[in-house]
Amino acid sequence: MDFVQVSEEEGDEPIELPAEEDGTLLLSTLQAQFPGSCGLKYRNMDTKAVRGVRSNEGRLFPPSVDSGWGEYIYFCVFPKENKRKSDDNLENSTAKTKRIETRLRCTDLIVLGLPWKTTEDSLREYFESYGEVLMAQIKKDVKSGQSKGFGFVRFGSYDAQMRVLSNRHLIDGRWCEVKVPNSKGVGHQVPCKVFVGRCTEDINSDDLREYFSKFGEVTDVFIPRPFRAFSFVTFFDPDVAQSLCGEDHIIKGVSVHVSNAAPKAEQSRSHQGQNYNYSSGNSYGMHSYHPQGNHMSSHPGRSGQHRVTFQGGNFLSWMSQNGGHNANNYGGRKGSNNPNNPGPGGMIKADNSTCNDQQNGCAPGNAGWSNQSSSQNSVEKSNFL
DNA sequence: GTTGAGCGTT
Repeated sequence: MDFVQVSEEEGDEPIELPAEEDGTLLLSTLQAQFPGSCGLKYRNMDTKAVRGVRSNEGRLFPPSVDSGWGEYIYFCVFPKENKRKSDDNLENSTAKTKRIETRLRCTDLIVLGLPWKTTEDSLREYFESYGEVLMAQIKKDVKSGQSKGFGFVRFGSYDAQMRVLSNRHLIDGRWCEVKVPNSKGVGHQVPCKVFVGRCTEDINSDDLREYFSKFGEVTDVFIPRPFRAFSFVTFFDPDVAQSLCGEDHIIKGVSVHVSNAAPKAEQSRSHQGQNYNYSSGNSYGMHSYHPQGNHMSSHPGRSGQHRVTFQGGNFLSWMSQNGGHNANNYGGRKGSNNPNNPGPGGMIKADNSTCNDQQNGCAPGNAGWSNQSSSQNSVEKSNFL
């Protein structure tokens, strides 16, 4: 029996699927392993192009009559996300949805508040410091060609997309918002912040910054005052933050515990009645957030001393308002020489300006970019007591 | 030639 090597995406580890006696591969065989898939493609070594596999009446045909499926590793084709919605049976669309969630595909992102002068080239140039830009477009008035002040951008990697959503953007001299289209949320889709428990009083923010910088760029450190035995460290890269969660680390001889900077209420009782869906109605964020985790309550010893409760408000506003204490305290961002890129971190402005002009503006209408300073963060006060 | 919350002629 002939086997066909298939992976979900190019580069993934393949699974061997049995072909039929006539050399074809049944679509049902494929879909048994890759729910929601509708076809196969492969990389043609000669042309370097991706080739589609012929598909007809539930069967997939090998590229060559002589050598059959050959030594290629095939990867799956999935339906376009918004196609054939009504035709999809429930099973299929569920599988598809699940796949989108787990595969974390990039989506177009809307860029709001662009200067009128920004062009598609300068937009692309700005975002290329985050990663490969597959598309950058400015919406313009058809007649005049004048920019409407917003556009769309799409990245080649989810990592880049996450970083873009987690940061603020000074584009051509104006602060812009980047969001998942039609989502109401502010950019914070993925937490870059971790909770550091079991801190002692002599561990200061410099200690934390210095220690955690070896894992990745630290954009913010926050230690609640008065002392409450925990702190928050924010990384530029959410993956770095997530990779540390659940770990114990020794700082100045003290074993501290790193966990998700998630509200306590989410992790213990009372799962109903409160909405922590800060991912703005799309599937992003939950991937790295691990809401089912119980990191807070896993802290051994000294029970109750640093228990965090989160009453009232939602995680979104909490993220917004905690995302940038010491916002003026971040350094340059790795991999970026773009002077327009202010670096990560601050969702809270360091001064008291409220306007959105080109000198000191913040994105218009973005309530998340409050002017609270770290020393008087009302959310901290009201929710971390 | 002006403007500043929004959501894309595919």
